[in-house]
Amino acid sequence: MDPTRKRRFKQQLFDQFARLGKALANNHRLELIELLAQGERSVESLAREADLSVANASQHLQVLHAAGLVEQRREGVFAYYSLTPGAFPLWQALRDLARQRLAEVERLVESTLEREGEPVGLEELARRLEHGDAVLLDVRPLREFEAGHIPGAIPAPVAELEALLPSLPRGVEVIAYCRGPYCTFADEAVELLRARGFNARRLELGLPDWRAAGYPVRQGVGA
Amino acid sequence: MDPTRKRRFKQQLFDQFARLGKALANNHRLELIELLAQGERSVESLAREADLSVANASQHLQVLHAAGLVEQRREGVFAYYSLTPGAFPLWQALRDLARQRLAEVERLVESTLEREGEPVGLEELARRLEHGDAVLLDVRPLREFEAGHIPGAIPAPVAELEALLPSLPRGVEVIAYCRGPYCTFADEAVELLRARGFNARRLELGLPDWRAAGYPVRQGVGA
DNA sequence: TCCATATTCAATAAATTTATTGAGTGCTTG
DNA sequence: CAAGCACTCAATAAATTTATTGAATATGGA
Repeated sequence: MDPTRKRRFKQQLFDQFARLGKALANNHRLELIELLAQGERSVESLAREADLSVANASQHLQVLHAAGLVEQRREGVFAYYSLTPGAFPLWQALRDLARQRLAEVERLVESTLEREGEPVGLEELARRLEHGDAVLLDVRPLREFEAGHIPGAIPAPVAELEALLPSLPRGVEVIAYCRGPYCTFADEAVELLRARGFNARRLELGLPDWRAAGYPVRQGVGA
Repeated sequence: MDPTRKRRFKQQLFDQFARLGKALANNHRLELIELLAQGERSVESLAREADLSVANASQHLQVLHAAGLVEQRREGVFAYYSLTPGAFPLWQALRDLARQRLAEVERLVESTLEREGEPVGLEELARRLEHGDAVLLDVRPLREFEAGHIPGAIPAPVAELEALLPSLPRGVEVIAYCRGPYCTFADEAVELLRARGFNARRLELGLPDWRAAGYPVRQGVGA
């Protein structure tokens, strides 16, 4: 094969790969991906949670769209964005390699969050659910619970968790999960639960990880 | 948790993730990763193959190093770089998602390479090797064969393949593999082999993919 | 029809990334 | 110890990315 032609091919090919890489090269876009991994959301809602102006969020979403990482659905005046199939595993790989290779990640987590004890792994949770010897709380905002949750989980947004405590059984361990390994909802929930005398731990990972591992996910309202 | 504190945590956390993302945001760096996936190499050698100046290659390697994707070993006057554990799966995920979501990738491959027939998958290759009903050629440069190859493969750099043809058996299918799904060495080998009357196909993926799938890899010289 | 709202677009300035250039460092060899 | 080599460093200009701003578009309801 003609070397010039071969070089041009590689150049163009890796330009394409870099298109995708460039989409991952910004903290705000990665945060949007993490939010979208929980289910589709409107621009304004994403902007508010990621602390961006609406115009800026819209631009970042367009970059993600051009890279094939998100898709858009329009409903009336709203634009709902969601992750494309396959986008989550890439984000997961990046997130996990960052934890493994960049010591600063671990340092940040340890210095900011006061996590105590070992978290529950996906496999262990699956076993516990089968045995029925644990109560599972989904402590994400209700909208995300409705978009997809672990079967058997109780919707319990952290803000409303307090009101829910009296209805929880005291004999078994309470397990709380949220968006992912760096989401603090579950940590806050565990802190509150322990303060009230519950035996509580957080799930190590989040709902998207549960789904990606091949475990079942249920949609809709109610526990 | 104090919302300001929480936001700062997320900001810093996603800044770290973006550190890694930014390292993937450049075509030349991705090409360096692909080359390093075949085994360690010196700066000068990488620069030559990726068509970069030595200084520029060195800078890109430092960016990859800062992101934890590569590590360095010094030997005399040479600096040998290699991928860190876990770096390849991330590159693999990005590469595969790009193929899946960016139509331009497929278009480029089809318009540039004249691939005919279906390639051999990893599983099929493993089966064929067990049965012994195929000849396997590693058509990468010898240095890469020595750094790691599929057990039973014959070293056969494309440039020297012609001289090797007479010694190949004619009854069985010949399978050629190289660096990865977009590496053209195997395509060139298959083209030559078919022109000479051999029954030949390429492996769909490359050696790093074989290794990452958990199959054994052998180091050193000789078949 | 008019208005409010959600989103996108376009223009701009600031910040960051990139390739190039030439000098600097350190090791090995004659 | 001088020279050659592999690599890194530092400075620079060009290119790209980013956030902000205000205007434009489009939809649904008053």
